[in-house]
Amino acid sequence: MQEGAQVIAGVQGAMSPQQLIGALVKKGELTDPASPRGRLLNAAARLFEQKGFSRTTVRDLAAEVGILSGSIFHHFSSKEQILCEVMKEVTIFASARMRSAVEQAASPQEKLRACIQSELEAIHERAVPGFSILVMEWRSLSDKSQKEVLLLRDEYEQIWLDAINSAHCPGGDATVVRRLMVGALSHTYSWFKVRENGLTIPELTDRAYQIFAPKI
Amino acid sequence: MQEGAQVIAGVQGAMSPQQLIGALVKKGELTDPASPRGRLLNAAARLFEQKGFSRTTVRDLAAEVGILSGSIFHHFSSKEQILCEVMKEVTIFASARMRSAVEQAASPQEKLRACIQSELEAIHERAVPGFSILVMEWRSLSDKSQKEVLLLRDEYEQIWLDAINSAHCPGGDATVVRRLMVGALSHTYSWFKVRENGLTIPELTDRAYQIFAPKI
DNA sequence: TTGAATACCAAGCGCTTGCTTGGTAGCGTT
DNA sequence: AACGCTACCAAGCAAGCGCTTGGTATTCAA
Repeated sequence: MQEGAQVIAGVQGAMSPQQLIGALVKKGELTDPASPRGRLLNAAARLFEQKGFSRTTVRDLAAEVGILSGSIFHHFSSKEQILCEVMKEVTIFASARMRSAVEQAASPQEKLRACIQSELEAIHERAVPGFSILVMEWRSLSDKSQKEVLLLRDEYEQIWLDAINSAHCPGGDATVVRRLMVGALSHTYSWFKVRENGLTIPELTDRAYQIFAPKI
Repeated sequence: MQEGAQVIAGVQGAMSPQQLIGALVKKGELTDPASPRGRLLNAAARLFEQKGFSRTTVRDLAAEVGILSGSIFHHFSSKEQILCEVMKEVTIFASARMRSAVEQAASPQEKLRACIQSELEAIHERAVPGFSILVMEWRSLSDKSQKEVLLLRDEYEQIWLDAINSAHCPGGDATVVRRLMVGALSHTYSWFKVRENGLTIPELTDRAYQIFAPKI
C-alpha cells in the first residue's frame, strides 16, 4: 500500500486533487479539509475569491460553515490571519500541483506549457480554490504576513523561472517575463468562464503559449 | 497664441497632460480639477489607487481635500458614485491620451507600441492618476455603474483592438490578446516602480512589445 | 437690499464591523 | 466518576462606517 502510494506519487500528474491534498495533509503541510479549521479555510478561500476580502465579513464566513461569528476566533486570532493562512495553503498546494505537472512534461517547451496550463487550471477549475486571491488580495495582507507568504511563494515562482529560462522566451530576463505573465493569466479570472461554450482551458493555454513562447 | 495652441493640438502627442485636460474640460467632458468636485475626484483617484476603494473612508477623502466628511455628500450622492465618476473621467482622459499617441505613430507596429507605452505611462507616470483603479476596483462597482463605465471603456478598447488587428499579433483573435495584455500591463502596477534605477517605461514597453508583437 | 445658489460645518444617527467574554455540551482518557 | 480538551453558543462591546440633518458664511445677480 505504502509502496503503491509511492509509485503513484512518483507519477504525480496522475494523482487526483484529492489524492494530492491527502498526501500533503499526511505530511503536515496542509490542514485537513475535514477538520473545523480546514472547513473554515476552504470556505474563506471561496468567499474571498468571490466577494473579495474586505467585502467578506466574519459573519458571512461563519454562516458558510454553520457556526456563529464569534466561534471563528476559537480557530484564528484575526480575520487577517485567516487570509494569511488561506494564502499559505493555496500556495503550498499550487506548488505541489505545478511541480508534478512540470515533472511530467518532457521538453522545455512542454514544461512551460505545463506551467501555463497548471496556473490556468488553478484559477478556473476547482483545482486550487482561492488561487486568484494570491494576486488580487495581496494588499490586504500586513507586511508581516506578506513576508510569510512570500517565503512559500518563492518556491512556486522558481518553478516558473526555470521553465521560462529553459524555454528561451523572448522579452528579456525571466523575472520580467514571468511578471507580465502572472498579470495576464491571473486577470483571466475576471473574463474567462469555463462553462461558456467558447474557449476551453487547453485552448486558452495555447493562446498564451503562442504569445509568450519563442516563435520559430 | 491661439493658432499656436491649435498647431500643438494638431500634433496632440506634443500636448502636455495639463493642456489635454484643459481642452477636455473646455469641451465639458471632464470636471475642472480646480473646482471642489474636481479636487475631490483627483484625491479619490489617488486614494483609491493607493489604498483600495473599500479601505478608503469618506473621512480619509475629506481630510485629503481639507473638508469634513459630511460635506462630500454635497457633491456626490454616495461613495460608490465617487468611484464611478472617477472611473468615467479616468477612462475619458486615457482614451484621449492614447488616441493622440496612436495618431502620431506611422506604422501599425508603431501604433501598437504607442498603445503599450501609453497604457504603461497611464499606470506609472502621473499621466493618468487612478488608471489602475479601472482594473483593480471593477468589482466594487454596482451593475448599473459598471454599465455606465463600460460605454466609455468600449471606445478605449476599440483603439486597442484596431492596433492589435493591424499589427497582426499572434495568439488568436484580438479580443483574447487584448485581455491577456491588459492583465499583463495593469499588473505592472504592483511590481514596476519608475524611480528605481532599473527598467524605464520605454524599456518595459519594449519587453512587452517583444512578447506580444509578431516576431519576424 | 434682497434672494438664491454654492460650499461647507457641527453634530450625530443607525448600522455594521472585527472581536471579546463567560459559559456549556460532548467526548475520550484515566 | 472526574477530568480536561475541543468546539461551539449567547450576548454584546467599542470602534468605525456611510450618510443625514439643520444651519451658516460667502458670493453674486437682480
